[in-house]
Amino acid sequence: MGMMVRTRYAPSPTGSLHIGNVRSGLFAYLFARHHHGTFILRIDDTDPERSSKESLEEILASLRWLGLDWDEGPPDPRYFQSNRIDRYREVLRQLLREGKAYPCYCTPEELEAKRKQAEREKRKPVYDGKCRNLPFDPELPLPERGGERRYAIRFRTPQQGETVVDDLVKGRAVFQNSELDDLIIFRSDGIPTYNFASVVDDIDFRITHVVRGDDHMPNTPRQIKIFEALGAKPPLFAHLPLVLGHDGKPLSKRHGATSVFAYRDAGYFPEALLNYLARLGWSYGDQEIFSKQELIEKFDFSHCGKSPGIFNPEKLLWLNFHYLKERPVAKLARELRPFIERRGYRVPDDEVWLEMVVVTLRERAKTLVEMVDFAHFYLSEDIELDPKAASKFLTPQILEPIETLARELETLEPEFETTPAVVASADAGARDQSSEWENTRAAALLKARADRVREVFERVLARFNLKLGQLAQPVRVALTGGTVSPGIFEVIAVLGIKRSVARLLNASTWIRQQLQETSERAK
RNA sequence: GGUCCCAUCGUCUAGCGGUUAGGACACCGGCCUCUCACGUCGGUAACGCGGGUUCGAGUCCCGCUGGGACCA
Repeated sequence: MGMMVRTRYAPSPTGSLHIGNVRSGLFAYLFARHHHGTFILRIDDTDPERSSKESLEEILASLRWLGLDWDEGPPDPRYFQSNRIDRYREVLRQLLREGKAYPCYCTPEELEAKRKQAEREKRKPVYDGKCRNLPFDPELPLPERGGERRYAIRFRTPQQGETVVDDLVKGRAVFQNSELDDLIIFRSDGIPTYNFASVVDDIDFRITHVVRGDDHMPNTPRQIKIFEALGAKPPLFAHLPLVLGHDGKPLSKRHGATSVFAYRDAGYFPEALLNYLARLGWSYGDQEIFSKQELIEKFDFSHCGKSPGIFNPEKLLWLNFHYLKERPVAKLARELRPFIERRGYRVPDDEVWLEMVVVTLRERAKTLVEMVDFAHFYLSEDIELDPKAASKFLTPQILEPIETLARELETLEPEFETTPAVVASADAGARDQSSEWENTRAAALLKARADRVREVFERVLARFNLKLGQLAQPVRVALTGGTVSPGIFEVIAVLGIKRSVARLLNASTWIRQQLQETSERAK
């Protein structure tokens, strides 16, 4: 039996949940799950000015959407740092009494000036320890929020010896304690600093592994000293390299969509985002595709890369496409509905019909948003003929074949309008394997109808001695307005006879108008 | 400036002393084909530089260069 693993993720509710940031949470989650440990969500909301309820809600919703379920955390109030201020003050008092912390009366302005001067003189811009050896009353009032105490509390970092961090990702780093200056652990406005609150929490919640971005690395030895000062054994650390944007700078709003919600709203699947984030900075041989379960089984820190990774939207898109293609059709159709609605289309109530739409589009769209865009000619009657496509393909020569096709298609109408036998039989046959059945019922109906359309096409083709391509493209333009679409038989099968015929006749009218105009111009 | 971290195709990476340096995304080309896709087959493309150690270095050591983080 190994030790009980307890990891935590501690986002600040000061904005959206950022994908670079959530990756640390993901790794903490995977590590905990891998070891059958506990994953804790803690809200780092010590700064009331910057924290917001909306942001908290978005973060929680993002984590739920991603499926990063936590074992301990909100809504339990104990996991909000803002509710633990008394506890921090208590620990702070203890440190003051033991002489391990002291008040510092330097103002931020003074410190800033000193820092600048040190820089000018090419000295280390560290705290000079001015207040370190001043006498003080350990029972002095602590700085308070809204209060006017003009001092902060610093931690007295031991100056002798060295501190070793054996990082699970980065390996061993040795710090000379003489290089460490005294951290502020409690600000003059009564707010405990990250370095302090986080250590107290990690002790109280018995965190065994601290998993976080490597931007926290330089403060780690100082934090270890605080653990030691509090008589606690420091946890193990795993510092993950940062996620950068295409320009090699840390990912930020400047790089476009960076929040989890932005990807959700752009029609990405949580599986894809999770898979992508995991593979960015972690690997398992040549494998690219991982389910959440697989990630949990295979994750470890020894296969985490040490260097920062650049976020690559194309690869995420590819992964999303992968998950889109393998998604059960009925599920896709359900998930597509809100996106249809958001685009302002009437949401179709015929489930099977929407599934047929999805069947024809799912190898042509990489996200749900793209799918809706592509589905315009299915969802709307407002088809605009692309001028270039129309003048190229809707020619006088094709007028008669198109009108003939329209008439011939009408003969199919009776069977297109009835509830197809093929659905009924698929229905009866495989009801139990619902996902299997859901995957095939729309596809079966689509294929049956497309086959009937093909027969009609072949008759028309033979009559006019045309090749399929010569008729398919004009028909495509007539039905969709453009030159790009799913197979033309499928398009008709999905549109149905009435809508298809109407659009064919529209096209023929358009051709006749063109003819008329040219002859008028000739006069 | 100081401290710490990092360095294999454009990008994500495999590699843990002996490999034609592998895979994936992207890109380019062939095939498939009613268009577009999908699929499939193939192609371009990398060990930052310099020293060591070693019979042998992408792999170990040192330096340099270049990135990054923190101090801010």
